[in-house]
Amino acid sequence: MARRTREESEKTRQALLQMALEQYALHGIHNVSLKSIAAEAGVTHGALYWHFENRDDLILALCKSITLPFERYYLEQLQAIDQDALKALNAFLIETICHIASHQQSRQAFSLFYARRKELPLHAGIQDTLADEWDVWTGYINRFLKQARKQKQIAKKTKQQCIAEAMLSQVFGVLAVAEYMPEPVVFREMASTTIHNAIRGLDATRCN
Amino acid sequence: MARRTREESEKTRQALLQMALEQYALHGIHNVSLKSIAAEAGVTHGALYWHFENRDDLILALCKSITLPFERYYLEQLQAIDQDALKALNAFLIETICHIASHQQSRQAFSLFYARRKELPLHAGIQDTLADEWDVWTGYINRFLKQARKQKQIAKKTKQQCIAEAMLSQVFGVLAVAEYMPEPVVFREMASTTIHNAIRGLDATRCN
Amino acid sequence: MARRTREESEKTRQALLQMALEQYALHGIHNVSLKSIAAEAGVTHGALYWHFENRDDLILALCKSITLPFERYYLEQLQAIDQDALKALNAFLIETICHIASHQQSRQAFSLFYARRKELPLHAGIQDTLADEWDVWTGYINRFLKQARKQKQIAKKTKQQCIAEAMLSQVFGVLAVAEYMPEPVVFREMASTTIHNAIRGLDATRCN
Amino acid sequence: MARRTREESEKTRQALLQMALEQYALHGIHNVSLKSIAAEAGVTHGALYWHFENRDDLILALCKSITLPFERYYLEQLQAIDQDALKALNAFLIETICHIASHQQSRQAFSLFYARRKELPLHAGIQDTLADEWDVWTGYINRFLKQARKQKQIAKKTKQQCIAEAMLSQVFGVLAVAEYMPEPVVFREMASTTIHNAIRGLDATRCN
DNA sequence: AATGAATGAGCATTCATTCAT
DNA sequence: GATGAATGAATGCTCATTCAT
Repeated sequence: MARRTREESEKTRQALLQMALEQYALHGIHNVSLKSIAAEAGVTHGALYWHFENRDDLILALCKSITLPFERYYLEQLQAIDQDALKALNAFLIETICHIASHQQSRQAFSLFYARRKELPLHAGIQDTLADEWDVWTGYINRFLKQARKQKQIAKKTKQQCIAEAMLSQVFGVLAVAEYMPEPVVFREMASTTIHNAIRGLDATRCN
Repeated sequence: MARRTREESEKTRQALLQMALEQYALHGIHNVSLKSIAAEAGVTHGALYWHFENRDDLILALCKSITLPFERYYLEQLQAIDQDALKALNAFLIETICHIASHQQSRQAFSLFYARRKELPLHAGIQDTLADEWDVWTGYINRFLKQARKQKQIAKKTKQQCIAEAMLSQVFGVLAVAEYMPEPVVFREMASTTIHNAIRGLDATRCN
Repeated sequence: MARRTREESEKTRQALLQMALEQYALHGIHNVSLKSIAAEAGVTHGALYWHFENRDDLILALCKSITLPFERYYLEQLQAIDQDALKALNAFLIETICHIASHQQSRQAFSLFYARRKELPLHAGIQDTLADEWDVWTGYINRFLKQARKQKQIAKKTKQQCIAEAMLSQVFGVLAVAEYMPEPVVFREMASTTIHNAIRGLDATRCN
Repeated sequence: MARRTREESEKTRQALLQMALEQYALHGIHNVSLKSIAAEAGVTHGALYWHFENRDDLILALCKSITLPFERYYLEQLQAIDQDALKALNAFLIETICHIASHQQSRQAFSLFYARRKELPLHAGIQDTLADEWDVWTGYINRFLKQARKQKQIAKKTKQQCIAEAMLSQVFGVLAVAEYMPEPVVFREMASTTIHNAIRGLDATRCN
């Protein structure tokens, strides 16, 4: 049809990304056709191929266009780190989890890129992008742990990287469980319990 | 040509299940055709339909034929429970995790039924079977927690079911992370660290 | 299993034929598998191949084992033919129609071999058998018409064979319509009306 | 390669419908694959799925795209109805039959939708469409019968609807028989004989 | 920028048939 | 006489991708 303006074109692109995220997160990549994504976005099947080279390219674009709010809460807790590093870490993780759980787009992103991670194409760009994010996030946690060690909240011999990965895997574990129980009130409690407990576990390394 | 005796038939069935598990765990259900499963098992495509009604039925059979070794290590730690419930729980979880991580079939089962859980068909039988197992396993953990409460290792007000689910989700979280790092030596350490830490966290509830 | 007696074997054969007729008449040949026929007959799929060479052979056997009751009512009306040939023809046709419509097996035979005739395999034996029966039945009608001509009930110039075929096609037309209206009471009336009317039409050829 | 313009696309669609009708009428729905229909129409298998959702949808489209010429001859005889209703009815039916029998497309339509009616899918849309046509056609016949009653050609007590259905079933009966004898010359005579006879039968009700 | 048409490879499933036991 | 296992060809259907307009 008529040649659209640059803004309209960008709107179409965004709509496609939005619908892809929604549908993929809900039904899984293999149960959603590009045709249906385009249809939901109000354009035809072929239009999708103007914006993206192919399906992998769409997913890669999706993957790059979305950020889970780790950075935001990391920055928020940076100033608190000097008083009590473990407390700050605790707050950082819980706030991040609760944000993800209560915002639709983050939830969908988690669903697609983490709960359904194995469904993703083996496309190098996608896998690398995800791996990079993982590194950034464990980096944040490591920053807290380092300070905690300085503050003698945790034992010296603690293997930081290992702990950091374990903490992060717990974050995703809690979110995964959350997908099966929709009531968000109860959820915050559960997240708190889990993370608190893990932090308490760290804190207790002192004594041992 | 037709397999003649009952044993040969059973062998075919087992081979089909085995290959299905292997391929599905590795590439995902949607990237493996029944034809290729049958071919790997050394029979034609149609033979599969003698043994299973359809793909869902194959997956259901798979799901029922496989057990992660929770029960085994639960029974093993039952006698230790009276001395130190938390220590027994610790051993129970770590042993189970390490067993799963180091035995191919269990690893594959975990991969398919937990890491790839969202890819599974929405078939009621399959989902119910998995839900039942989850209940049994949290049941085991609850048994340890109850005893720990009696032994005053953990606070009275502790929400047991909630903790049990959190523990279990950590088990799967650790295994999920393990899938991305194949060296089993490092792995045992990481599993220990994570679970130890969680248990220590529980233990520390006393003081609060 | 154990070698059965000749009677038992014959029973199996009859059961297979019976079930094939039932299922085929109800759902059509292409919507019923040999496996399901065997299952309904209480034997396995393979047993069918002991009694019949293949599917066409089963259908041929079916076709030969079944007779619509034309001959019976033909013989019944033979003595009445000399008094009033058209009246006898009338009775012959109506009785036959009503018999078929009210006896399950005949109904099924009609359904399969006439209403679904085009679904039958192009197997020569089957088509010939059906063609032979058609000839016999028009032969019966012709016998009545010949006598009617002698009795001057119908015009001399009447093309007998042509009329005979038309009468027979009406018989099947009425039965076909009957398949869409299950109440047998109303049906007899409709059959009477149609056939009566046709006979009256013949009778009226005198006047023209 | 893709057909470009709207007209070319419409041509493809028509070709598909045409081939489907031809093949289905000749060999039956269950003996013709969508692949072969597409091949005969000069496109690939998948193109068919652009134009029709699935096989049932194709058959529905076929069913709706085709009209047996009842209406045409009904309108043609409407003016003659006031002189002699039964004569007009006679002409209406014979002309319609002969038209169907001598035009390939109508013959095929009859073959598929009436002689092979039981093979059709149980799809509601298809069955309803056919039922509606049946009602329209008996409606036409009823119109003639009503006038015939007024003109005292047939007895008052005559059950019109019942007669109308019987007449129509005779039309289809004659056409069915015609399928087994391809020479069209002989056929017109047979059709005339049958319908004439039926009309004469009606006419004779006066006397009774 | 986007549409509409078509391709072609792949998949789950069905089923008549075969045959060793 | 009958069973149980397996074959293999065919079928309807889905879908990512291509491309002329």
